[in-house]
Amino acid sequence: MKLLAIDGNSILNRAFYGIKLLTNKKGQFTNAIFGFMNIFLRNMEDVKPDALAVAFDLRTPTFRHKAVSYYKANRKGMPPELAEQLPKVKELLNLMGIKVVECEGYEADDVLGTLSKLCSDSGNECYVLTGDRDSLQLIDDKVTVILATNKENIYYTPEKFNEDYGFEPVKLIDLKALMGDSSDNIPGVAGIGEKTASALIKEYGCIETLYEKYEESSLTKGVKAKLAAGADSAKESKWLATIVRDAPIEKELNSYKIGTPDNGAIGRMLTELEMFKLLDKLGINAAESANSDPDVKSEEVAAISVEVSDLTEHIIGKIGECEYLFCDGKLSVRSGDNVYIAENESLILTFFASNCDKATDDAKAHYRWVMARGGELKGLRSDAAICGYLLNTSASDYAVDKLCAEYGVHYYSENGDLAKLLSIRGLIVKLRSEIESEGMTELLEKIELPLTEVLASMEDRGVLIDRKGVEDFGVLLTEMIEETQQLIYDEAGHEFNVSSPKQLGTVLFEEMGLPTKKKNKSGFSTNAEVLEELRNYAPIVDDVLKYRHYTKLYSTYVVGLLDKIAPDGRIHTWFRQTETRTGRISSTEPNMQTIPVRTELGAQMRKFFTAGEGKTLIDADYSQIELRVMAHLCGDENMMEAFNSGEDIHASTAAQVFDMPLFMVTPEMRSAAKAVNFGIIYGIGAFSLAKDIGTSVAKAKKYIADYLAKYPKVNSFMETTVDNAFREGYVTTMFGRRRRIPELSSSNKMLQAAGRRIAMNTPVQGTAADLIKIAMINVYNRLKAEKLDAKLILQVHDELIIESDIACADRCVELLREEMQGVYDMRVPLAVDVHQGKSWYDAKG
DNA sequence: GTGGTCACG
DNA sequence: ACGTACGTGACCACT
Repeated sequence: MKLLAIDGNSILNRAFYGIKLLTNKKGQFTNAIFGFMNIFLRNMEDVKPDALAVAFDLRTPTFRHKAVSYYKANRKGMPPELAEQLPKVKELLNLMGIKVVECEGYEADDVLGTLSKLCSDSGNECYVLTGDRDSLQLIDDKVTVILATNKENIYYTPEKFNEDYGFEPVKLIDLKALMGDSSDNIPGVAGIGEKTASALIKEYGCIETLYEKYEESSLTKGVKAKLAAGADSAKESKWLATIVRDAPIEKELNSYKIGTPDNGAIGRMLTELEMFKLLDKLGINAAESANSDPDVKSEEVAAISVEVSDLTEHIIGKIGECEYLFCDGKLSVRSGDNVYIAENESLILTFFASNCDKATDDAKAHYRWVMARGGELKGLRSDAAICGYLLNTSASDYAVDKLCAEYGVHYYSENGDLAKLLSIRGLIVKLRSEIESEGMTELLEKIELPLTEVLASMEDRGVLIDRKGVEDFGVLLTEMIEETQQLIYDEAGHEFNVSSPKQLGTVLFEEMGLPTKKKNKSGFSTNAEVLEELRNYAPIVDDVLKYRHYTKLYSTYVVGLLDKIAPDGRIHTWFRQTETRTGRISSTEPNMQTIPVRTELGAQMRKFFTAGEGKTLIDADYSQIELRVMAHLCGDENMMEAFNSGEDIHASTAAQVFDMPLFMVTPEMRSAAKAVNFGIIYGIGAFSLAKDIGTSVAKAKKYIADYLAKYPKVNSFMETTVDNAFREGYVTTMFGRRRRIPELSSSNKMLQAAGRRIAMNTPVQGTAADLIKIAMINVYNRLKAEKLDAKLILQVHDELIIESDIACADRCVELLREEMQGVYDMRVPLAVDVHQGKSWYDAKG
């Protein structure tokens, strides 16, 4: 028989500290459970045991085996985020038919010690899984310890142990008796560290022999004196370091065989914890187990019997409302309890163009499909993914089966291929009612759903690229890169991969001896901020910065963009509407929201984004929209006045903070004030502000204090927002968009501070996102209504770009300005800069 | 797959 | 004592 014995506490701890905090939407912490299960399942596969025991510490004040109050006394108690996960892991293991072993007065490693001895004595194989090196003392011919480190599992057999330590496993106890272990409060012998202890054990084997012979030995006087002074402590320490091997637990190995799992209950539990990957791994269907909840009545979970028939024009004419799915040219429609299918393109176009009310799960793709064929999609009333997003902006995706499981909606997996279609109605009813009760119906109907069509149209139109221009720019960059690379090799004295931060670090910090500034997980940082500080030390630094700049432009923008040019000569980015926590949209393949502009060389890229023949690009961007949103939201008179009088806001801030008339503000003061303004939007911190403007933390603190004194309502707005966020667990934008902030309930101060900044930033960034979305919809509708030969093609957070026929460009400029400025009646004006030109570079003004 | 780096608002 | 501003996506090296 093969037994796998697991140190539950040790593995759970590793999992907790190794994975960033995760929560489900109720705010329950889940990272340790998730990590534990992953480690557990991986080792189950590797070891394939016949029997299994997971041991946990159980210590009570009334019965103490060892001197518990002092043993491990200095270990900090479990943080609450971990403590709340402990019972859930035990429950989960029980449901899986796995024995959880706890023994009053004993720790998990004592249980492992007992179990492993049991195996060893009876000639059975034992694998001990733990993250704690202490347990290596248990190794023998029958007992292998699997040490789970952050990177890998190390299998410790007696041979492997001997290789690493140079003595037998059981002597690890003697090693500890000498060197001690501060984390376990084992004192050891004062003054004896790991090296000396290890040498002594290799020489003498155990402390008993050592203490018999050391006085006569050739050890130094100093060591002898230390040993003499620490003799009692060494004996005491040996006792403390010895893992118990006869704890009073179940001794019949057969009783540790794995029982029958309760898949329904496991499914429900993992669904509640939102661990869908784990469900997959265990081969449990999330939706099915939600259905198997005994509380749900049987008629509700019955399969629907549906007639599937071909869709016809006649049927389309009679549909009032329906749910549909459309994928790979196949359409399926559910109306009432009838299901229709169609693969004929013109019929599908007829369906999309019909006026019936439609609900689906990925409408943008469908808009794209009809637009590519010159058709129309009308009557869209709901999109499950978008509903899911509004209810929780932090999920990783919004697939129908997952949403069903999450919101307790029956997923008709009994109905095979039709499951998704049949389930979507109930899902949408549920999601919409949640949205209604959270006050987001208008956000859904007036903003998000109409926006889907706008984004589809923007993707569909795309932006024209001057391919030749990009290619030539690439050739130029290649030459510059080669030249710079050669300079770097010359200065380093040899060739290496400049793109490897590791190799670069070796060259700069070890070979050339430049001072290090900042550390990261893998060594010393070589990022731009660090290199900037090292510029004066050696010319290589400047060349590396240039190299980075050129290669970034080349690989991400030249190669990356050329790769994405469609046969029509245009780039059709994907705008993602359910991606960001704040309500912004994002852009991928390629990301059109990060096209270079800040350096002159980089900005050249924008010359290759052009208007077609007889057309022009019109670019309009909001100036300081987030600060204006802040002024509106908090209603601070001073801040509103600055905007209402049309002042340069950063200069005006400087005048306030430095307490002087506007005309005396220097460029340096304006620039510092600008940094403070950004800081305010991001959720200010003195340290980062100081770093940003290159001043002392004390001065930064004073800037912030002066700022908040001059704009008192900014201060009170921030405080109220954070207070509310603590109370409610979420923040909202002006248009009711929500973002949950589980970080606020963390006991980790860093995380909680991050939560506060999120709470301060999200209403501002999110409201700005809401505003530009509304403007986009209005612009789109007006371009259509006024039949202008012009289309929105890009959005970059506070900037919209239209490709317009030259003939109507002036009207478009006016229209854009009107719709963006007038998007919503605010307490301060929204300023918009508009320019036009043949390329994006020219249209930026 | 993760981490480092850097492009943008 | 520790790490440090909000929100993204792409590419490279390395495991």
